[in-house]
Amino acid sequence: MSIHEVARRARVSIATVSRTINGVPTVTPQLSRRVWKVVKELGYYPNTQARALVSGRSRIFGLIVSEITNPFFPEIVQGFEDIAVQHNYEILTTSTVHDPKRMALSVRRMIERRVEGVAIVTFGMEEELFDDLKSRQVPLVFIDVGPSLPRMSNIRIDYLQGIRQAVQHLAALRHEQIAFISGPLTLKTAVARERAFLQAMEEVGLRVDSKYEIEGHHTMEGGIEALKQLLNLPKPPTAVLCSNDMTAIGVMRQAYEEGIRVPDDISVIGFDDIRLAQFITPPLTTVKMSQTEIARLAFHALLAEVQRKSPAPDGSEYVLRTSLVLRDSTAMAPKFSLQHRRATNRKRVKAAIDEIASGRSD
Amino acid sequence: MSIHEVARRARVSIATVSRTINGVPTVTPQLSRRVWKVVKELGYYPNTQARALVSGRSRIFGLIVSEITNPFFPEIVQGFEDIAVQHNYEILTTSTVHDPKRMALSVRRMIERRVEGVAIVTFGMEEELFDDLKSRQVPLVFIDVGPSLPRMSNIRIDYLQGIRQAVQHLAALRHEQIAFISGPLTLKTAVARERAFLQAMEEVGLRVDSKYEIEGHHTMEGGIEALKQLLNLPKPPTAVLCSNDMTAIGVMRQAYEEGIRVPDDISVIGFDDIRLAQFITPPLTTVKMSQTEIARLAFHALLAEVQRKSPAPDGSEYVLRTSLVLRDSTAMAPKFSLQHRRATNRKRVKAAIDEIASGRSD
DNA sequence: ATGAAAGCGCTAACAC
DNA sequence: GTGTTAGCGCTTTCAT
Repeated sequence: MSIHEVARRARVSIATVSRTINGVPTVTPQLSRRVWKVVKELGYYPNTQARALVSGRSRIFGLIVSEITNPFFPEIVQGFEDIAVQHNYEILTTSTVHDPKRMALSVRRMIERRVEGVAIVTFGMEEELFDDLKSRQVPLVFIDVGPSLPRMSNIRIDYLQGIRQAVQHLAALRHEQIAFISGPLTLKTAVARERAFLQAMEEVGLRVDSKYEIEGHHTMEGGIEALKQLLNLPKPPTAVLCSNDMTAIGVMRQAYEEGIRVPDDISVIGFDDIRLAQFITPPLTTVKMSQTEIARLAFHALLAEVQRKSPAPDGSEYVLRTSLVLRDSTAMAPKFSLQHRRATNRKRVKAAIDEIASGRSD
Repeated sequence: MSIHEVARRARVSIATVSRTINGVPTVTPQLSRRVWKVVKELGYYPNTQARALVSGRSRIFGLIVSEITNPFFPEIVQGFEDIAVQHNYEILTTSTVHDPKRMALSVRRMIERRVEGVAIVTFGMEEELFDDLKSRQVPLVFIDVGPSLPRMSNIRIDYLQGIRQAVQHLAALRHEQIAFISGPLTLKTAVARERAFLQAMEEVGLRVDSKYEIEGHHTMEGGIEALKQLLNLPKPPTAVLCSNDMTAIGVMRQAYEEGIRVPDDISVIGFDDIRLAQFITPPLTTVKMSQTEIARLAFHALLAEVQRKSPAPDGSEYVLRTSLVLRDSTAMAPKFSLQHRRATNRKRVKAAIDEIASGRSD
């Protein structure tokens, strides 16, 4: 069932059907009604492929993420879809699972389907993988790591803003030994977060012991390992700022394992504000980098670029603000050293619990 | 840059280019080499839209999920993409966010893009939403809830298998008061899980107090509420089986709030085995329903249907097995009643902790 | 084995 | 205001 069938049944030309469907105002109301009637009856939907072929516009945007199973991404995918739908765009999502081959394949799939633009939301990448896209003048939008070139947009994240709030919050709670667990320092974004932390610490007049700077992996396992290291220090920190939420979750998990209470014994702050952050126990205080907002900005950057007649020579820049979200994983710095209590806490809590568990009741 | 450009530069006809690219064996090696050379030089990728238009095959499958931000789905989306890529299929993912309008829109988007088949992986739905797809003979695959009609496949989940293992496991641990927190009973799948539980309990000769059957929402909040209710019972259960993992996570969260230890005071078992289940504290014992396997079965069901010349009159059926995954949220039933200890546990643990926190050290 | 040409379903320029 | 027609980039007969 094609436009011809509709035209035949409505006794008009295919051009009139096309005009009607596309809302060209010159169509007589009477004919328009006749056409719409047939369209409804037949359940006719135009073939997007044919449309794209002739118009040269696919109405598809690509979205490349690192891995959809990482809790950071689904919100972005959802946000992107939400807006795309409103604008009648389809979205081609690909997940690279950190594999350059998959990434290259993603790019190829995008080109074959003739996407009008691509949002690249990945942790780290090899820029040359996008050469194909660039040479085809496909608009691209990057988060934080892209070049300033025509047809490219960048969403810059203002890390300092939120991290400064986090550090000031900890300082106000009298924390002085504040550790930072970074992401892999091969990632620009991880470096930027750490730099923001250092600057914020300096601003509040706190010095950072280099022993308190640990390189993590932006994973739960990384957080677990990092806290172990930190607790082995002669003077463990009273607060830990993490480069992302998964790391913070690992820290909290390990704290639990070691019988150290969050936030009483140690305060923990994350970064990203993934949805999971509200669900863990205790709910995580974290720096919010709105995933929905990232999706919105990325989509509009692409849309703006597609609609622009001549590209800006240096591309476009957008800025995303970050801000602290207070929940329950932070508290006043403990009066006595964590180290002191750590040795005894676990044993004692266990003993107390065992006593209770033995069944003796009031 | 089109096939014509390639043809011109290789000094052959567009037909030869087409044949070369599609591996039609009649092409002379010499010409083939010439064509490939130009293709590489130009970075030519065929236009999929044009291909689809003429061949009538879009090489796109649709995937409709309830909401990508629900931790259950990302693994399915990833699994589906992984296989699709291997078969040179593109995938159009849509997330209905539980909105029938969005669902209807999803269907429309699928049809407009001329997908060759659609996998519908949603909790509950209104079947008539798919009438458009059905009338167009688009192959459909459902999880557990679809009709037996031509061009439709169903992946039946063998709930009993895994749930029986779970119940037997609890019985072996001497649990007798076992509660079940179901999903919303408007969902067929939720009802099926509860039914499996009831049957398994009967098999091991345990009776189910109707007070122990709580209807949840397949959400963390549902689990929290359900455990509260359960704990208000004169004789709270010693074990809780949940209809999905998010519910189990809510239960564990509430247990923590109330100072009740998992698994020492209460055993908890989930269902689904979402990735998160390994990450919480303690790691959750749960019934695995492999999301990757669901994706794989769904994709192959669609592929088989597309390749089949004449559809089977009653569609196809596939079965997914489920099985218990032992982790740390289950243990022997406590000797003394939970109720007994519950009244004092929290108070006492708190007191013990406070004593320690006051800084008194060995 | 290769090329010429028809046509997939649609939009847009051009006639009337 | 409406119809006719020329492609969009490709695959696939049908000749040769």
